[in-house]
Amino acid sequence: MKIKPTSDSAKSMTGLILEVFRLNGALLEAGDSLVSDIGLTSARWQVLGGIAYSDEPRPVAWVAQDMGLSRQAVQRIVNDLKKAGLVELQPNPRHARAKLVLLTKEGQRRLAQASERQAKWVEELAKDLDPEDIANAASVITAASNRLLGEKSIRRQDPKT
Amino acid sequence: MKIKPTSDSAKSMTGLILEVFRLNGALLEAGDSLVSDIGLTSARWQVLGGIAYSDEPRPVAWVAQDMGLSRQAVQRIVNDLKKAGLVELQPNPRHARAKLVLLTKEGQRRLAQASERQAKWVEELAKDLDPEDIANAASVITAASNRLLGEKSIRRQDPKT
DNA sequence: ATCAAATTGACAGCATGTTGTCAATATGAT
DNA sequence: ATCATATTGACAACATGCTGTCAATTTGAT
Repeated sequence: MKIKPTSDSAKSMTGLILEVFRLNGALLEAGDSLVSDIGLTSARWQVLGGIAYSDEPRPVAWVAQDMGLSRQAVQRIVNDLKKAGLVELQPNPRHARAKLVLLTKEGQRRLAQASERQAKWVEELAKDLDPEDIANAASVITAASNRLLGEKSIRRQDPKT
Repeated sequence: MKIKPTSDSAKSMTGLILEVFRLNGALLEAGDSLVSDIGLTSARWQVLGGIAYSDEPRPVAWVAQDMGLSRQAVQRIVNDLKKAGLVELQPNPRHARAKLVLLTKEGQRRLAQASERQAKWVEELAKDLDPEDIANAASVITAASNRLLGEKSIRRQDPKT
């Protein structure tokens, strides 16, 4: 078989990709264990955060849009969160179906707990690493993401089109 | 609320984490579209690669171990691949149940196609990026992963313990 | 005011990964 | 040789995400 020449950039990039997969997995796992005893999972935590993100209560579809997740994915999680009493629905004067989602007291409490813990966790994770290096790494990764996502329309709702 | 001081490292790290999530998603999506018309998905492609990785055919459990995925996840994919005719099972002289998995001709063909395409793809993705920068980014990410994974035993099989 | 198009939640089906349980099979200590 | 333990695949339940379809509701152009 003929040897295919591979550029240095490509070789480095292949390594980077593998490391990104690895870190992604590690982060999800860490996130889960970080909040599991608060009765949360990474996904629920994320959605809870997405809901709390805006001052005004919004419909599920809007939250999803902002979070870059599909409408239905968020919908399901919200349903779960509602069952768990961390979230409640408010009538929407503008739209009969699209009720407004907001955190319950309990939801706020849990999210605050998670956030606090997360802050300490990141602090620990970043300890002794050079902020410059970290920022540079983020730049490279952003560049790669943009290259991948840039070409296609950044659609995230129903692909009904 | 009292403002919590946050170190520069932690701030950078938070940004990096978000970018890693973003790139991870972009990579999966790119991977899927890269091989979809070959009749593969990212997951199947990965497993196919894991099987081809060793010279000797191995049982599913071993492949899973090597890939850092759970035994059952790989098992299910392998079952699918078998149905699709990309993989076949060979009797294992050492173990009656743990049959050996190997690629069929067709499986090899598809994998080769995917690999070739992937090489070009990475080349394009890395184009104009400094290999040094990429390598540095990978280092930072590796450091973070190690910090997260390092503490716990790197177990990946049944947690029956 | 009317009617086509967009938005939205409900429901359902699929892909992927995890975990737990079970039975068959090896392995290893005695 | 025997028996506890580990490995392994099958099966099932669950979490998470995606997509498609449908009906209710809004919106907007006319």
